[in-house]
Amino acid sequence: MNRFLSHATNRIDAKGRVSVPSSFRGVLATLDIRELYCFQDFVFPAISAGGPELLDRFERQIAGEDPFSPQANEMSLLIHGGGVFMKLDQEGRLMVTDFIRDFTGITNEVTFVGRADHFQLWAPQVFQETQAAARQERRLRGLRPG
Amino acid sequence: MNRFLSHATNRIDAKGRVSVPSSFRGVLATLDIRELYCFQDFVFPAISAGGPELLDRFERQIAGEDPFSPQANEMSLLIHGGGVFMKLDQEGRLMVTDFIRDFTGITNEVTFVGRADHFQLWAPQVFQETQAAARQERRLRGLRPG
DNA sequence: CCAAATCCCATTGACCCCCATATGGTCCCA
DNA sequence: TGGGACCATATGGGGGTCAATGGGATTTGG
Repeated sequence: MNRFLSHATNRIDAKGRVSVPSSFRGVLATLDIRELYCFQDFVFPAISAGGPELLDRFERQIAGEDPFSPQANEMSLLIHGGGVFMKLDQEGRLMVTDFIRDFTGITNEVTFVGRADHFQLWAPQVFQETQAAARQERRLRGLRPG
Repeated sequence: MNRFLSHATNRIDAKGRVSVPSSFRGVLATLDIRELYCFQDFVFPAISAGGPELLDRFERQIAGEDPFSPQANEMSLLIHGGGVFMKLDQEGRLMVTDFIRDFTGITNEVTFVGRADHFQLWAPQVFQETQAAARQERRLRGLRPG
């Protein structure tokens, strides 16, 4: 599989590590991603993670603007100041640092959520509620599959 | 037959597996669908399942919008985070995971419901009631098939 | 020199391949 | 028309494999 799909919840162990779901690790291997670029999501209280080219994309977007514009400045504040590179250990586990905990509210468990070209780390409860709200709104707008 | 029709209820075994009705498997074979894209339905407490092109259709819909818009983000949360690929075992059975149980309320039995280009997994009781309610509403509005 | 991060190995349990059995329907023939 | 052979589907379960998890031992960095 070549994109991140579905969601799964894993436990954080006594050392503060959590296993990244095997299917996600498979995608990382397929895309030859060895290091994760993680940043505080722009919309949700979640950490988004993907390959380094994700950061490249953001930077190209900035480069297309006036480097002294408020937009470019703001964007850099988010993607540089709110981003970090992380690596998995050999069992495919990730350290859940305060960088992650503070922004997401994660404590004991992490819900991994696939987003096609990247995935996210959520506090389980928050994900449930946010997804339910999105579904509700979609229903009100009368949209359907197809 | 080239579309999913009718409904049937099958038992979940001790290992949490359930047989997909043979007629549905026949449709899958006809359409050359080897992997199921399953997602949490937008309207009903049911899991919808179809071929991978179902996801493609959703993604094309997203691609038509601003990728950073709240709508696109929300849609991705549902179809990527709320969707998963699943495969049948060689006997044509499906694992009933918590992903399915939590969203549908399914426990011992699954009602499979044909929806033309896809099919759905329901808790039997919920399906009965929802279908009865739909029939009732239709009657009140004085509408008839045809 | 201490605390934290990483390596390495063990355990547990879930999932999947494979084969066996049950159940119900259809067809054929006497 | 009734009985029985035959077949497809649904269901049950053994056992191997792999992912998630736990924790001791070693290294790294401040």
